[in-house]
Amino acid sequence: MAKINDNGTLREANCSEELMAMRDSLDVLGGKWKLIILRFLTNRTHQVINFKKMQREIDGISAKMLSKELKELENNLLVSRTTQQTKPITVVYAITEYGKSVLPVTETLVNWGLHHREKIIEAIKK
Amino acid sequence: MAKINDNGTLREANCSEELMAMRDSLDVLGGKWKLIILRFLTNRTHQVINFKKMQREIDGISAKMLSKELKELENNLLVSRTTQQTKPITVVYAITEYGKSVLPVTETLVNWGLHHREKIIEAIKK
DNA sequence: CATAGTAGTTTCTTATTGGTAAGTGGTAAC
DNA sequence: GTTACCACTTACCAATAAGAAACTACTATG
Repeated sequence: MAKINDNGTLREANCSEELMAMRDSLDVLGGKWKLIILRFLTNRTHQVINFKKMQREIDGISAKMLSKELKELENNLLVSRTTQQTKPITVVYAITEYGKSVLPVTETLVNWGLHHREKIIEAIKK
Repeated sequence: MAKINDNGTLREANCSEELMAMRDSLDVLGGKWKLIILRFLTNRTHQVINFKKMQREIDGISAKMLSKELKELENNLLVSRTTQQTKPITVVYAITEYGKSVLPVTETLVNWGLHHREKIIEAIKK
């Protein structure tokens, strides 16, 4: 009882494409910190965020990881990096317009996480 | 220019909760295969899916990984496992009702992946 | 001239992930 | 009685991810 697409092909024929698209997403956004960093920067678009500030406010991240993840996000045009010639040199990180396109992903993950926590608490009560 | 919540607290005060919720999600759904498996099973709710079928149709997954990931998904009540006393024993895997709550997550990831691929192709053309 | 702050990098080490390949135990066909 | 299929499991190994701590280089303050 396979569903049929508009063009007459079986829906299954497209499933691998869906899975491939998801793998593409996970290649770029996967790992322990990338989505956390993107969400953090999305929440702070109205603030000036530099390296130390992120390291202090994202719980548990090390300088090495932050540096590495920011580089990769920058390479994928999701985050911008701007060096400012201030007295002690500062570097401002911000989410790009393209980076904002990831918002629906972090949004669903935040919602699911909250939902899941409730489910767990409920399960413990019983 | 921090935004103010209904209760008068700064929006930032809630950000770490958001990040924690996301971490909860990533703990349960993170890794190379879990979301792929959930998406696969969501796409095949109308079919009977057993172990070998999944291994054949999810490109690149090994028996070890599939076994391990299915166990973890089962422990989190996202996937059901039903042994059938057929001639050669078969085991049917299916997504649970709770597992279906992950659909918005995989949906946004599929969409973003397709979007991203277009962006990459566009970038290469130029 | 010691301390502290910015922005990382480097080194070393451990933990986790993931892959290959072989093995187990059962049924059934040829 | 050998091959094949199902559903895994186990052992072994390599690669990657991740963390801790120290270090570089520069500026500024006391």
